[in-house]
Amino acid sequence: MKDTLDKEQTRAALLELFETLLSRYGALNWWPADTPFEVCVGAILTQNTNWLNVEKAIVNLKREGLLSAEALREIDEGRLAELIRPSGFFNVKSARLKGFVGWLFERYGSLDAMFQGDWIGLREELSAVRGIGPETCDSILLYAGGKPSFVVDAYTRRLFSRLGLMREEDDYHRVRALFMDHLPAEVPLFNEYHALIVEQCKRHCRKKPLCDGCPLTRFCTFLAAGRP
DNA sequence: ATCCTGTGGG
DNA sequence: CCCACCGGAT
Repeated sequence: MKDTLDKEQTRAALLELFETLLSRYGALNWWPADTPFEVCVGAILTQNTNWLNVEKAIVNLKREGLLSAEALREIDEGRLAELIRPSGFFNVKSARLKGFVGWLFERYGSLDAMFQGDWIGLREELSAVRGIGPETCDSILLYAGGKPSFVVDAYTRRLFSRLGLMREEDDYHRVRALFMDHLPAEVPLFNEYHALIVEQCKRHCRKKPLCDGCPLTRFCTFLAAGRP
């Protein structure tokens, strides 16, 4: 039995996994935010951080009327850090938010302007901004800008390595390419797929797996490999 | 490989 | 108490 899939088999596998997750969890309609700018802020605040903690920080920012690029540009970095304290890493994240809005104004003037035109080029630019790594960048492109850029995170690696479709140590570009090269570049598909991966990993595919009731057991090599 | 950091769950 | 959390920079 061959242990590698060809392109068509990989495409079919990825789509079958998507359909299975979708039928289990339903459409999740990400990102949970009121505006594209709020998505950008959330994407930075959620770096290596539980989303519940991010929500607290977002509530603080909303209460202070700070969920706009203009307001964030004006606020003192130290005060911003205090407001986003619940999201953890507040000093670095405050600097990153200030850096992002500063760059945004200099380079484009507004989010709308930023999302006009070629998003491939924008991806390069965004990635070069301090504190915007590959995942944050793709989250902004997909969930704030509606661009078909697949988002990869630690959950994606954990799930798909356990499914035998990649190695956990594969770098970001390689993992992203698995999806970008085998799936149609459709925003609703990319949007739901990443959200469903997150949901699946919160519910079942944890570090310490909760395989009870997992919708993917029939695809999973993790149990079969006998390595919990 | 280590630092950045609060919060909730087991 | 300990760990994990929708990472990124050095």
